[in-house]
Amino acid sequence: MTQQDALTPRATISDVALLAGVATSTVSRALSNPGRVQGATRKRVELAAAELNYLPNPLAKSLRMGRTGVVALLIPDVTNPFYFDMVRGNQAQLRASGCFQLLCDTDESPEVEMQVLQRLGKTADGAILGATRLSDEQVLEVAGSMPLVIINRTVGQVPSVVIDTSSTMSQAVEHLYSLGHRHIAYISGPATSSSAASRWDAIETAGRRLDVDVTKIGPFTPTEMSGAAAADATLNSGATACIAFNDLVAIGMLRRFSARGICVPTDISVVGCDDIFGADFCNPPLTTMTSPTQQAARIATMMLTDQLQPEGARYARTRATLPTHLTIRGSTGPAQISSE
Amino acid sequence: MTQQDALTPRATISDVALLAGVATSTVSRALSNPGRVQGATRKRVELAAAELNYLPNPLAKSLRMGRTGVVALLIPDVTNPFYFDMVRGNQAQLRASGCFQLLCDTDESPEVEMQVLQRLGKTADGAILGATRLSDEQVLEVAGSMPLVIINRTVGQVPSVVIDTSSTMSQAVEHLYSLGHRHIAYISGPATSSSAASRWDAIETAGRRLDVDVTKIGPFTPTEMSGAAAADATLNSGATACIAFNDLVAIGMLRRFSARGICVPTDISVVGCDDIFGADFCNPPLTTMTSPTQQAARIATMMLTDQLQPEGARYARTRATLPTHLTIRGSTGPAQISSE
DNA sequence: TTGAAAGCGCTAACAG
DNA sequence: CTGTTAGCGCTTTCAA
Repeated sequence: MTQQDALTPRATISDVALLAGVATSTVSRALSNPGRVQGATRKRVELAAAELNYLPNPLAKSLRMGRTGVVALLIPDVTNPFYFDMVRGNQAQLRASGCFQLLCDTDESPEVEMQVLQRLGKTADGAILGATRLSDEQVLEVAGSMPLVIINRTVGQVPSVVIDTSSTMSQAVEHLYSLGHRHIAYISGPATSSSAASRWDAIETAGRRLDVDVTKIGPFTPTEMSGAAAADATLNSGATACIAFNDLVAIGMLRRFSARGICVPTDISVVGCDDIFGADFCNPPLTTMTSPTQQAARIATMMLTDQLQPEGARYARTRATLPTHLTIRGSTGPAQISSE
Repeated sequence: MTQQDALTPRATISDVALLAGVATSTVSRALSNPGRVQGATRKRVELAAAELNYLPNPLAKSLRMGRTGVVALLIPDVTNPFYFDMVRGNQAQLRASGCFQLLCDTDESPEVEMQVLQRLGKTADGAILGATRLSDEQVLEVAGSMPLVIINRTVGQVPSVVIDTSSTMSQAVEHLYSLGHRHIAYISGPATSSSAASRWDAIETAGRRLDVDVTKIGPFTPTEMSGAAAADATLNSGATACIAFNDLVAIGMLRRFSARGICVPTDISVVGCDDIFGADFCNPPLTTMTSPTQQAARIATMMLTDQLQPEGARYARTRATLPTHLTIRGSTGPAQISSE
């Protein structure tokens, strides 16, 4: 006993067979297809298995069967609240179909993501890319070698579910407009993010339509820390309201404004994106865009498990679009109302 | 083409062998032990492998080798900010030793946790229990069949790293005492949590020493939602300050106090536990206990990878204790100072 | 330096 | 209903 108790070597199927006095194939059947073996023999096998504390080796099983029952979910940053509901949605849906969730953090890096995907190989039956940082080419390459569903991006024929933010972005502009704002700044996110681009499009279009001045500032990394720089830049731009790429920077901005003695929403209005954990209890509570990420993940998961079905039973849905909505709170408006 | 492009079947090692005109064993050597094969042959193998886009099947490899290079991290709830730094710390340390992180959410359930652990089987070389909900017996049972390190709990000889909160809990009581409080409530967490018990012990002891009245309220589930009930109960108890089992309930309490028109910290002081994401920008910012979870996870990870080493090279550290500290913010104090 | 062959633990024909 | 056998893809003796 070196440091911990010596690990008892795992019993294999042939240990069980030996103890039960049957062939390994019988053990296999008795355990996974109880109907196809006699009651008495099955009993003996079950007893032997229990006695030896037998648990099948999933590696061997998967190697043989060509299926693992595992689905991978790749997330750029599992600690980013935006992805929480994706994790949850995927998990719930997976549990429902008896699959195992393999959660992978890709550290916001395309390299790591690709690496993970390659290493995954046959370890998982398929993967869901929660917010891929890969190039279209890379996505296609991967999609050629394993079942894939991507969220918030469309590339080629790869099954995907996207959350459409553009109409809500227009709503946000209208909301700000109705409050009297005529100059709005958009705090942009990473250039690699495809959703960042479409958000800006929607804002610009809405701005033109309403004759509101819109300026794009950034790009900034989507973190709370970037908020300070973003806040200062916004002030410089002369805008009286801003829409941030995500809640993290929006919250960072709130803090910076407060530190500089600027009052939100009296002096400036702030709109975030994502409605993350914390958006409702920061000060003031953040007006933000709420995405149905949980539902998106559920649908994506269904699409994937569907691909894993035998050809016939397929659902054949390979594309879905979900709308967002605006959640109005204290960070926009004429002045914060302190009721409730 | 049914719905997506047909997946190209993965090339195996024998495909490569065939194309390169060598035996499979040579391919294996050329790829994983380049030194032990002639330059020319290696070249040919590498070319063939590249041509076929060959990637080794990790399942087969692991089955043969008996090692997977994968370490599992089990977390009761990956969306609970308290665990963020564990995930990060484990990930960083794992990457450093070339291992793959298998992140598992156990949904706060002992059943799921056990199930995951069994299913894991030989899929992972070992596991780290971030905050197990298992009974001592169950932990021991698992520890007998796979390398394990547990965080924030000690059971038998199982390697573990615990974060010691008790001295900081005393500090919290002293802090509150020095602000003039003479009646403090402790909002307790789930009965199953072993750390909850030791926190209460420390508080009670400190209370006796300083002649401060301490009452235990609860237990409450450690969520934001429980905050309302906890806040009301605290008010009823007549305490002028409270220490919450964790930040989530503390934040919930803050909201409830605000809703009831009670001013923090003027009317009542609130201390949280964990210093989660959000604790600094809630309103008012929360005084809380900060845990070195990232460091704990790193150490736990080292302990585990250490167990996986050949007998000789071991570090032989099987137990560690880390201290917490108090982070004082606006939710305690005579009155909130609005500088900075 | 390389090839042939065995085997990791399991399941799926195919006989019996 | 059950045993025998082959083989999933890989590494590793053991010979050559």
